[in-house]
Amino acid sequence: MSKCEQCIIRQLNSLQHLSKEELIRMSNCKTSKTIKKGEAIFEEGDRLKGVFCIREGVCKVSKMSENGRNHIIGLVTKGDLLGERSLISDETSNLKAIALNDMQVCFIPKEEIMKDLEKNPNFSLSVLKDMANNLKQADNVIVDMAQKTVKQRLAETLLNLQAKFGTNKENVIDVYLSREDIANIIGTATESAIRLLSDLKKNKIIMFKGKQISILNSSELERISQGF
Amino acid sequence: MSKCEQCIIRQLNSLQHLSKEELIRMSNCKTSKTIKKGEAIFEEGDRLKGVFCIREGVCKVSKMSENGRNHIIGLVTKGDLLGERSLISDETSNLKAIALNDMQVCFIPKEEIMKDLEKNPNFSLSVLKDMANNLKQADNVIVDMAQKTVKQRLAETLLNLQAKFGTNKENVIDVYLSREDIANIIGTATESAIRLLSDLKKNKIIMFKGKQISILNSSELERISQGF
DNA sequence: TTTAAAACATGATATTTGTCACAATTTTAA
DNA sequence: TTAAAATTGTGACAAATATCATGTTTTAAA
Repeated sequence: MSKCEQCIIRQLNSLQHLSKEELIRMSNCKTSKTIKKGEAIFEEGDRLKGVFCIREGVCKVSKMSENGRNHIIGLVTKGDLLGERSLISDETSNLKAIALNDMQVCFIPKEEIMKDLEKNPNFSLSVLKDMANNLKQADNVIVDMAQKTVKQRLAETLLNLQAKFGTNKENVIDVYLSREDIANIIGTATESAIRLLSDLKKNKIIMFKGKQISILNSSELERISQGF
Repeated sequence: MSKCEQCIIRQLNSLQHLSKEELIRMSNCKTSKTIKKGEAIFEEGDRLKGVFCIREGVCKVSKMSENGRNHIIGLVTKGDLLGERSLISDETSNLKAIALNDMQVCFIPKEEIMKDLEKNPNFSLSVLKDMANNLKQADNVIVDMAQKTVKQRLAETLLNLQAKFGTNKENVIDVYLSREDIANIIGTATESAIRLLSDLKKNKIIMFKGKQISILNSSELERISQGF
């Protein structure tokens, strides 16, 4: 099993602020897991016993609405931590995490993380900063959901996906989502998402073949997301 | 000027975890401010030099959308802290705070708070828990905004207002908001909010005279918010 | 490879919501 | 106190979006 103190993934998140000794201790109590495409890392209502550090793959983090539809709150990928919040607030998870492709994750037990949070102010301040940023981000999403049209949100989501996941050499956005998943990110009916994607294609603003989506005209997409 | 170590407001937020010495130090560097109805505590883009502890009054915390409309993210009232997030992430504020009535707030300089965050793990863990809760709450709002109809959101907002502010002896919800503010909380046009409020009144689910709103049938309101 | 299931797509239609116009009422300030 | 401004309220209509029905294509499993 690989060692935390040598792991490069750690450089991508708050764990980079841990000392060498703390990392060695962590390495000794962590476990590695493989999660297959479609499987859950955890479900709504689960009591998490630790946090997950994503080494490989992507998962969708979602929540059931009172209307019985699923809403995707975020996509979590290499280098991200998953589950800190339920751990810190000491409640069962309000979210569900499903792998979009095969994943490699490390599991770090709760006690280990909590010990570090209490003993290492650099670490806890980093987690705090992270949460402050997430909260700011969440505010933006709330305003977008409340004020933007479905078309605007779709345009913005496509830009966000490209910014987060980048593109391959054929200019295809490096994450494959079903139309339903896209609809569940922007909060609309699958049919509406499909229709609007087709519109964008017809107007040569994007191109797609199945789940492979490319942005052809990002400045126009930007304009659309701002309501023009 | 009153002393932090004797202040009962502090018991309502994370400041309760500070030691007596920390509170005395804080008391010596804090300043008290009066903010009149309609005035801003801070604006979007301001660089905050500290946090505000609300002693009296209510303010709305809002953000401009790209569409040019204002969206109210939250209402902040007695006992709440305001501004910790911008402080922690060390960025200019993404939010604006406007007093809904005359307010009394204490201002605690940034250096003081940051010192306590680094030195007192109990305090920083409490702030962390607070943020984790806010983030969970934000997730719920995102899903509501994305999936619920305007009518559902209005019903839920009325219930939330009553839960947060309570009622006076005449059963009137103890916060006065304009129709426009209500519309800006649920993310709809003012006219739509007015129409739906009138509907609820016609069906004897609520009652109102101007800004004084009473809930007559909260179980029905609950049903509506859940989509029936 | 064949077949069933899932995902994608599109049309028709109903519902929700926004926009504009304007009137009535309330609040604010001179 | 009175005039101006802001807020509240309502109707008519347009635009956005959801829903339902149905067909096609793609994917996965036997």
